[in-house]
Amino acid sequence: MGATARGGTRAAETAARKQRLLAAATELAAEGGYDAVQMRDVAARAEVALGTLYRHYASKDQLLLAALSDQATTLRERLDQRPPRGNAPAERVADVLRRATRALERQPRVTHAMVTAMSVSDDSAAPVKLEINDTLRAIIGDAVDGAAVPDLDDIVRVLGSVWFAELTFWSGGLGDAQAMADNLARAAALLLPSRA
Amino acid sequence: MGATARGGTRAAETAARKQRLLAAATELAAEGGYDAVQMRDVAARAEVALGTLYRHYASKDQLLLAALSDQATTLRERLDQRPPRGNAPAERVADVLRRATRALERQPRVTHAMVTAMSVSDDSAAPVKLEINDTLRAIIGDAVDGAAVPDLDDIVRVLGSVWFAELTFWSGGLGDAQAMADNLARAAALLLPSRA
DNA sequence: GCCAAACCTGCAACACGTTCTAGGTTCGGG
DNA sequence: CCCGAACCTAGAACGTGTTGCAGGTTTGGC
Repeated sequence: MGATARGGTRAAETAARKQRLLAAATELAAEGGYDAVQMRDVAARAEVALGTLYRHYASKDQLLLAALSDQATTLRERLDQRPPRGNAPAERVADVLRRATRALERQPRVTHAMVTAMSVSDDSAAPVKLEINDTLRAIIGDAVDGAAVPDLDDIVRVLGSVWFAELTFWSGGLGDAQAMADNLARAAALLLPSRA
Repeated sequence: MGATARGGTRAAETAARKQRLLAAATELAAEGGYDAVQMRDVAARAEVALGTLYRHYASKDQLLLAALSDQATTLRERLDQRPPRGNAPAERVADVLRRATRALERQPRVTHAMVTAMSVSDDSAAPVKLEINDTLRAIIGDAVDGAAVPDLDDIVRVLGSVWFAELTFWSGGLGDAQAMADNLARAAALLLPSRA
């Protein structure tokens, strides 16, 4: 019996197991990035059999994407609570991207693991990826808020692409966090009005 | 002895072997995408020992990136020969991106394999990746040509990011080629003057 | 109560990237 | 002519993601 999984009902135990699996994956990622997240280790740390891990998450990448999806939602909630600074849309978006990026920099190995999982091309992971994408775009959308800009959707989409590309480059070892932040800010300035 | 490698000098044979390795990788990619490029098969098809493959290319991803680098250079040369249509910079860039994208769509599995390799986070692959990036940006830069636009570098960088992100999404199964082309065209329209 | 379905465990087995070993051949410099 | 360096081959071996198997336990419907 899992010593930790003492929720009353069976269903609650199952949910707790999934939580522990996500936590274990995140911990291992924090310690050594993508490669350190080894399925046998995740299962062991969560005190769960390997087969059970695979019953809940179809692959290593889907496990990491589930963790990322959680984190993205949390990030969005936290950002929503403290509205972005700045009057002009460009400033607000730059502020949000800066804060989000700082949060990611704080855990570079975790970010590395999750960005890697995000870049993997696995068709069966498409739904989770779409969900993550929506969350990230929503974060940007919240910052722009009702700015009176035509083509708003296109702009948000472009900013999302730039964010994704910069994260990929950064976690792939091309360029440092500073460059990433600068490029993001410049992209926002380019696309959005700088004056309220 | 390799039946195919009949260049006179030893050095020429070695170069021929590298060529065959790249060709074999590309062929296998064309047949089944990233997963079908298996190192044992690449070596066998190029009539080369597995160890030799690894002597020349440090990993599967670096092999694919070398092939991609070749292709990108070829693509740039071909695009340079037929200058883009359109008077306004936005039109010309959209035209170039459309043509480049069509070339990639024609070999979706190859593109899939190479985009996957490009997204892999392997620090030792950074140099090749940078080179590829430069080539892609140069392709865009050629199309903009001397357009009188401030922030030209930033714009080209953003367009490169959007291109990369769209390719990643497409080859990851999120969205079709049409959506990719549309998004690219809209990004170009957003960032560049639409009138000469 | 009883059964099928759902879920768990522990463990063996497989596939493919990567590394290593033990030799062979070719080339350029003394 | 001979040596060491560079390069090649065939093949074994290892690590890690993934799958499969042979049981056990829990749950929900009858």
